[in-house]
Amino acid sequence: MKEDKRPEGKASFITEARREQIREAAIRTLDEIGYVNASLAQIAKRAGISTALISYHFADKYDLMNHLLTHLVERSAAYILERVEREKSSTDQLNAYIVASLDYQAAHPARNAALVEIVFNARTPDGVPYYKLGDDEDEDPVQRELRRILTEGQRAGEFGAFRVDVVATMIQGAIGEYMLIPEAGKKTDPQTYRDELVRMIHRIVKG
Amino acid sequence: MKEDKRPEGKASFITEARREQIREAAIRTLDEIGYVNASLAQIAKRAGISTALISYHFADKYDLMNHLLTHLVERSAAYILERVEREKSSTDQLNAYIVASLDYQAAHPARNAALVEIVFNARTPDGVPYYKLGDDEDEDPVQRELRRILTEGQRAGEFGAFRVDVVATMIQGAIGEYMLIPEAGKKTDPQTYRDELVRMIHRIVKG
DNA sequence: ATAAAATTTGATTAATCGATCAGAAAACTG
DNA sequence: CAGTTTTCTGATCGATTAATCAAATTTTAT
Repeated sequence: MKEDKRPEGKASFITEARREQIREAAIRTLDEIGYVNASLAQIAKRAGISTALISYHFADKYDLMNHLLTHLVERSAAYILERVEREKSSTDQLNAYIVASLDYQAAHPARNAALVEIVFNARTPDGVPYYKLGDDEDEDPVQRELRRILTEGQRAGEFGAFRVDVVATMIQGAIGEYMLIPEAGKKTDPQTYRDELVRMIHRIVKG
Repeated sequence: MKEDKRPEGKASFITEARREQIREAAIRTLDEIGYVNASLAQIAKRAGISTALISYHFADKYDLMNHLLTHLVERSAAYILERVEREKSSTDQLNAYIVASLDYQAAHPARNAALVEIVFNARTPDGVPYYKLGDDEDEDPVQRELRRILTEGQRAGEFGAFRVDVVATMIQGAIGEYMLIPEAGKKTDPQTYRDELVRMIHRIVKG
């Protein structure tokens, strides 16, 4: 399962800094010209380095994109989970989950665009697209946390009766859908959408 | 605004048949290997024709993808709108909208995959990705119909108070999210998801 | 300071891309 | 039937792709 060029031992200081630089350049590239046009040359140009240097630090393009995807997912997950952990009741945790998810993507639009580009464009070596990849294997921790909140809320009597997986999918969809709408076409400002979405979700989980 | 090679006059019988064949091959190609790998050569191979023939019938790759996207959206919209029109009350129309949307994509998974591939990969000549394109211009008629149902339901007193655009986005997200989940990873069968989603949406729009 | 190791580049590779063109083949017209 | 137009192919174009390699440079270790 080697995906880095140096699986054994920790990366040197220089290597880690360079990798970070390449990641940032890749994010900017994906955001600006999309996955289809995001060649190594374009990424290298934005990083101000040669294309061969990318090949030196990453096995191949798939390795780079895979690495970046993992990195982006982890950062997003860490932010959301940290905000959820602060709350005690299931109701407050659910609110925190929704608000934190919307906040993170609003605060980092380029990261978000890069994430979308990778998920909907990249494929495993077997040709399976990431977005069709079941979360069964490594199990998306964020999605899992949402289901945990809902289940726990029902057990504690805070929430009413509903199918947890269905409602979890709905919430995830409502969050993801807003994130895809471009700034320009947004009929509702983020603040209003956030508040109203929370209100509507509560109509579902309560009662 | 010429995007076809023969803007004036109707296409001949042969040309129309060939175009349909190329569309079908493109759908299969996008579904099987994704937009990134969907070269004209790959599409031509699946259609059993030469790559030059595609160039003969479509101005360029962008023209082909744009044409296919429009075609797919129109077919899907026609199906959904027809099902909605059969119903009288806003409640029944909303149900029909949700069920028809889920049904269509379940019945045509390849078309759906192709649609997703184009929307999330293709960009206008200006470099703007389709998924970031506001629906303000040509205004997605399906999305518009959903908002109309909700607004009308409120006016008629069938539905309670909520922000139409927010709830419309939620519903669209809940539908789209399920459509992206691969068959394998589905914890809930389509029938159950359909019924439960309708139930949950009613908790929102009623009271 | 010097040798060794790690990092970086420019040049080059073969493969594939979308697109074009001349001409063959097929369909249509009178 | 002959002549014209439409349809189609095979060959080929220049551009771009990801990746490799030897050599140059920088960093690290001694």
